[in-house]
Amino acid sequence: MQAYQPIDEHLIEQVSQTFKALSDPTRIKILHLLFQKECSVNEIAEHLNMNQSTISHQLKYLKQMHLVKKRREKTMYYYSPDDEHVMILLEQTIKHTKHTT
Amino acid sequence: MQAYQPIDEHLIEQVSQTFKALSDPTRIKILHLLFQKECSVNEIAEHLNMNQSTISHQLKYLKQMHLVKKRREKTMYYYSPDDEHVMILLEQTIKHTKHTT
DNA sequence: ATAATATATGATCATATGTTCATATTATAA
DNA sequence: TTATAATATGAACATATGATCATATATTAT
Repeated sequence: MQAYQPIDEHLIEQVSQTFKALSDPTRIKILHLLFQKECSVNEIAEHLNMNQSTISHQLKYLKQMHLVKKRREKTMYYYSPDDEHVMILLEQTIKHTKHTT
Repeated sequence: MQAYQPIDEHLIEQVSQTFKALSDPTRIKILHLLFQKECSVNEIAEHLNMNQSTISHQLKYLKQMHLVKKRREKTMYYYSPDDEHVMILLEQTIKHTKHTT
């Protein structure tokens, strides 16, 4: 008889949410871009060649997850990463995947 | 004018698939359990108090992603982790989340 | 051979997710 | 104050996802 670590449902839920945030190609592209350079919404949309609306929706999602933050400058909002651990997780995985396949 | 790293669609797709595998509570529980101990399908189902069918489906998913492997013993299949990097990613994030919130 | 046990699989269904369109909001510039 | 620019938002839609049910498959024991 072995004692397993009991499952903390709330913890598992949080962990899954973190990974879910990183499970979409658009969000990965956004985060990876912001990792390189703070960007406005339009800059992101142009760089990724995607709808401004799509980017806004995903930024809202990332903001609610506290993965990005924004600052205003004139009429623009500049977004940047706001969770170091998650960014490390992402960049680490990109690097590892690149050197594996 | 800054030169950004060009986006490798295929790479991003692979990375997102890895995170997607880790974005579901049931799969996290399965992997976390297998991290502690090699288990048969029924052992997993009983431990997690879930349907055998549900577990089988998720194990198939994880197997196709090369995140778990199985070995036969009599009528049973024993599953265990098969991707060290992904397991490190998971355990690291569980640990970090635990100590953060 | 047959029954029992363990696992796999296909279909179905409800819900979640991501994108787009149209439009609202907000701040600056003229 | 009005026009413009940048961003946010809500509704709608198509697709993806995860669980369940019923049943198939495969191996062992009798």
